[in-house]
Amino acid sequence: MAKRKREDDVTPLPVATMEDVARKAGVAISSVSRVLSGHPDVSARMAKKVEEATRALGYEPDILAQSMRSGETRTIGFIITDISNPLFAQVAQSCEQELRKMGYSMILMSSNGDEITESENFAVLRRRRVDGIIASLISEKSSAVKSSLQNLRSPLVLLDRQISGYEYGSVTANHISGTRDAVNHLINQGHREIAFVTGTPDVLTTRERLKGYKKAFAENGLSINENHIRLGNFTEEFAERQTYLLFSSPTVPTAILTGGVGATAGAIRALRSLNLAIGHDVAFVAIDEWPMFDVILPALSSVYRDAEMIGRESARLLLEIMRGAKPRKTVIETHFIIRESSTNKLRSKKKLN
Amino acid sequence: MAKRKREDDVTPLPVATMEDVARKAGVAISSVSRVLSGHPDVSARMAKKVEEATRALGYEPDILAQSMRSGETRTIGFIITDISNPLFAQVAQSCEQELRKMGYSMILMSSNGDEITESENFAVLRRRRVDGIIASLISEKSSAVKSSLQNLRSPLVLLDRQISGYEYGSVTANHISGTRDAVNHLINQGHREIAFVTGTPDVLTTRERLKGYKKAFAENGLSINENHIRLGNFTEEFAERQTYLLFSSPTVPTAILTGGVGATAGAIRALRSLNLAIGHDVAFVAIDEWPMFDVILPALSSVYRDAEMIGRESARLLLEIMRGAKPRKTVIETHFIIRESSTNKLRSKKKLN
DNA sequence: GATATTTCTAGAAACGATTCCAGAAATTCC
DNA sequence: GGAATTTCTGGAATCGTTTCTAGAAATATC
Repeated sequence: MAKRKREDDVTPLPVATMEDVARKAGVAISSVSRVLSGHPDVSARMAKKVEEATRALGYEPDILAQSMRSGETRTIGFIITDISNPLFAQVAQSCEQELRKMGYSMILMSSNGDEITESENFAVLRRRRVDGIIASLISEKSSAVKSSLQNLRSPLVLLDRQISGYEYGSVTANHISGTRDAVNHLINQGHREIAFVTGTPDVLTTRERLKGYKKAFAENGLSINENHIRLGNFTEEFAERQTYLLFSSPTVPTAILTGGVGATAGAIRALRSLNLAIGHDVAFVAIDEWPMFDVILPALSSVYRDAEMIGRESARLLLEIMRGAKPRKTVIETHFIIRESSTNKLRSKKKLN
Repeated sequence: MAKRKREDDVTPLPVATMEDVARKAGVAISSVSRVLSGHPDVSARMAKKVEEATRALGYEPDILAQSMRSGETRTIGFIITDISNPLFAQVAQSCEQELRKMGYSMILMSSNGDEITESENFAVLRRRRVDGIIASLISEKSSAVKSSLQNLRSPLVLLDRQISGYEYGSVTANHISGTRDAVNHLINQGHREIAFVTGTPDVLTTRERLKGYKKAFAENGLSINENHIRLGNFTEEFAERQTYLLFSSPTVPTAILTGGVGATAGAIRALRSLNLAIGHDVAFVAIDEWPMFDVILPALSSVYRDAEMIGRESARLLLEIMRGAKPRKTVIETHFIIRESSTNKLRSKKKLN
């Protein structure tokens, strides 16, 4: 009947099934399967017949049917808050590369900062029976996420997030040390009024960066001007607005630290509109790199983390857990890189408004 | 027997199947299916029973089994040359968003500039029975690609590529006009020696950009110095090397045009190492934007194309073809944006070496 | 109330693979 | 050569859906 089907099929390339191979080779379907899956109970004659038929028909096993039977889809879901963030894109890229090596494919879902979309993404992945999920959540506090994770049935690796009540592996950057080094550097350069603009404290990333920031002040016996800390969300708009406010107030900071590529872009934009030159009127350190930070003028000092390593490690960790290992936490180091934006001598304070 | 299975199952959340729902509701499996898929031949009483059982068990249909039956996987493959290119990341993002709206998921595969990986990607997608593919090929000339496409059985949309002997939809940017405008602008600023550094002519993108470049010279009755045209590949390394060579030769160009984000980054790097200031020692126009081109100093003039639109259109076009429409070609406009890097007056020619 | 018509439901086949089980064929041994 | 053992092969069940078919139940018609 597979044959009959084929006759009124109009697609250019009829797909050969295992049954076709079996018929062509004159053997049973089960024998074909055994040959192809390398089962030991196969005679040389049988192997030869089947392999010839397979080649002749250009047969390729249907992953869907295999998944149906085995319960494994060899598919991993990757949920990211925003793929247009180049750092995350790099993470996704190296993760995909690593997964491919192990015979897995990656379904990419970008939540674009929307929690409802994020929940839907988890639901879709669950229905697709993915073997595992790697995710970077928008917020750890959202109740939608909690229930998404509760209903999950596949192993999970979280990127830079901390959630209670659910077992997961995690890959986290050591944001504390990099940020502390950066702020220490600024303090050493004589800065005392250091603005810090970044996203929500509802994610580990922000809380750790904040710890690093405070640690540096504490180590130097300095007190913090809480008004200089602006936590909100990771959009350019938020950072632009806050930077604008900070630098058009009476007590203008002498340096600014931005957390995340969106915040960095927003802050640069605001400083530009205020006509404040980075490195000359205000020292600047960015947390998280853009690919061209080292060549733009002035070159931006930054806290760097290896996106490729993060992607690779998250893939490896997930597969480990899928094979039954106990979920563990991997920490990736961050490195403060000194460039021009924080080392030039500032020119005498500009008169604002 | 599904019941027996459940007993020695140790996963935390046993997955309810349609059979479980049917048993719980006391009806036949087919009736459950009919209720859930909105078939008209369903009594109110039946609907109620099934819906209650569904809710009680938290039942969700298995997409795998549905695919098996229907032949549709509701999955689209997206093959990209390099996802860490922010422009491509944006394309992928908006494409995924559009596909999700239509109930499709996206499998992302980055070829990372490697043709063998690219072929493997096509093979994997074929075996996964994706319903369609959107791809940006590394080269139109490679024989591996030709045979990959030949063996394809799903509809295809190509991004910025032109291939013969295979039917596909395409989304292409109008590179000619944007590039022509850019070069015209440079010529109007008095430039005659305009270097052009970009990738291989084995892709439509490069050939069209070259056409635009030549068109502008022709329109102004100027002849081209072929030595200023450097086509190779899209890596930063290539562009850096070529830019370095161009600007350390006796006949230094006064302006440079770069095609693609990699080329732009490489050229900036080279100019920096030669201590040539963009906008002051050399005019600069980039084709394809980085997200921060407008705020770095000097702001870079560029040829812009709407990545979101490209992603969205490619998704729509593919679905159209999947529904039986004849493949067509969509063209997205490009726009030349004048910024500082090409408008500042150049300072007197620097003495090199 | 018997027949014709309509509405609803259950059973079974199918999608394409894997794997268990039983039995056939080949080999060994006496 | 016949029995016991080993090696190999084919049939059938299974995964979780959808959909076809046939028949039961309900309603309408006379």
